[in-house]
Amino acid sequence: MSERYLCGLSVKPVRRNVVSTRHPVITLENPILADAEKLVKEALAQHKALLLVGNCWVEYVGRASSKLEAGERIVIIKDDGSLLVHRASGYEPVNWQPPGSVFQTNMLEGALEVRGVRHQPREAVRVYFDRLFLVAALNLTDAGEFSLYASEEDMQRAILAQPRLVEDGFKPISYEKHVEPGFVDVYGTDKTGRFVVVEIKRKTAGREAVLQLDRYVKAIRGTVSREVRGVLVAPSLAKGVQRMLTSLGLEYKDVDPKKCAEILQRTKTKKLQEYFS
Amino acid sequence: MSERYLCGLSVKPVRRNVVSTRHPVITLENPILADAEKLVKEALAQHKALLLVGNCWVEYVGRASSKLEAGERIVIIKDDGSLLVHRASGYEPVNWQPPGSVFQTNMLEGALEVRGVRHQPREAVRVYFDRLFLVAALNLTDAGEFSLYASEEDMQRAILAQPRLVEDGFKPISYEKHVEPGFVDVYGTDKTGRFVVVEIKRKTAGREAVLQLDRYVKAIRGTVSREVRGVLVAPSLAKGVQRMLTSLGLEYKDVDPKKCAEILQRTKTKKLQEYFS
DNA sequence: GAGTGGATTTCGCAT
DNA sequence: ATGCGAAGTCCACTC
Repeated sequence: MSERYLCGLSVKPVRRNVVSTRHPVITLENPILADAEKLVKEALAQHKALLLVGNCWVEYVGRASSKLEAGERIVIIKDDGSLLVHRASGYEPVNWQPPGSVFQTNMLEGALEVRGVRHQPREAVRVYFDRLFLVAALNLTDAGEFSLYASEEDMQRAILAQPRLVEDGFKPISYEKHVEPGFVDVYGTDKTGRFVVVEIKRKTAGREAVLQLDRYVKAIRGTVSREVRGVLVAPSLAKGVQRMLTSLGLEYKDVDPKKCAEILQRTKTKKLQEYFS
Repeated sequence: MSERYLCGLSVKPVRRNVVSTRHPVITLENPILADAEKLVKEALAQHKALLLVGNCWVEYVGRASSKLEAGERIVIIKDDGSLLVHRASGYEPVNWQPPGSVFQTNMLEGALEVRGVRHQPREAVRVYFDRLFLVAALNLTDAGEFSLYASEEDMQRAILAQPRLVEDGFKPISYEKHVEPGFVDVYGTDKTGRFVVVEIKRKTAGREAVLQLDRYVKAIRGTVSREVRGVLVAPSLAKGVQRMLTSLGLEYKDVDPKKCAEILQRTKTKKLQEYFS
């Protein structure tokens, strides 16, 4: 560790945009609380992200209330005003504050308090550190695009691009059709002119998916004179769901979300609305 | 702490948490990739937690697939085999791997690859770093207990699930009943058929809770011919509030939010409206 | 091990 | 703002 960062204040401005010389990270190792607070205050003022590793306890009051006894954890405060308290184990943060929170620090007797507050709903989290192992102020540049494939929307788009995924002769009329209980994923007609309600699930479809489909079919039957079929599209069915479908007069079509993602790569990908413009 | 005996041997307890001498964090600032890999490998082998800050890109294949273009991010690998990739903004990780994943590293041409794999379901994430600003191996001690206290809505649900929390024979009619000054938390009848207005407070009830309840009771008395009682439900009363209640002809029932939380855990939790469908 | 429902869910999109 | 549904949801609990 280099000494010049110890106070976190006397840092020479760094030449930017030169990758090899950028130093977007200012760190303090095992700082005394007062030094830590300086760097934290500075980072908060500059809307930098912050990384704090140390012994802390946490109180939260808002939608619920919680108390976390002392322990060594990782705390992240991001530049959008979100806060995460992570323990050494577990995917989820044990405490957090959503984006848009406002933070301030306080030096107490033997502890550094970091408080985050947001309104709508009103909620506040207080983190108290009595020992810090690592404090880092981060100036992160991140314009990288994130793309996700094989989501439910991909399946929906694939079905619009290639309707025979549902069945031969299927012709989509609309997507996200609004009916009383909610929105029909895909709505169309079969080769004999009957209406078809398609409910899509990207993973094993359970009882709930069937009930949803059933509600849509029944709702539409009440508004049209033609026959209405219901087709559940999913990669697999939970146990007992096939029987449920049969007894309700509904159908199932096996469709793999990954295959849908491939179809979208081959056929030029469109936005949903472009299929009906 | 007393001495403990293991296999007939006397084992002196080790003094832990001697704050001034513990150094649970090993950090590298702006390391070359090879040095970073060494520390990462070491930390993974020892099941320490890891903190990596640097420029990276990410690929995920599993339940879905995703690609994240290059950018500067925070990566956490925890001792239970979970991984988080956090951008500078946002509550959620942009990429992650659930607990139980197995990690390994690879030095590629100009990049350090960290790969995490888990089975059931099979999924893998690959993070490639070409520049690291900070690497920290963490040996965190965290035995702190986390407790979540019930929200007011939890108490409301608990009362609907178990009306005798208010009193024997209490029968809820509605919740959030709209009356002139606002919404009655729970509204019902007692065993003799009188109406009961219940006002819930999650913590010590003060003057304003009583005034609120009083307004509701008076408002409803003006609209019904039956007798109307008012019951304040809370874990405790502020000073002088009992006298205030008495003088207004209102009642108090002590209810512990924690007990409500337990009830909701035992009886299957429902949404509020499901108690009246 | 799968199914079910809740979450301080978060997030995005529509009204 | 509000409301609804998806999510690589995660998580705990039940069967």
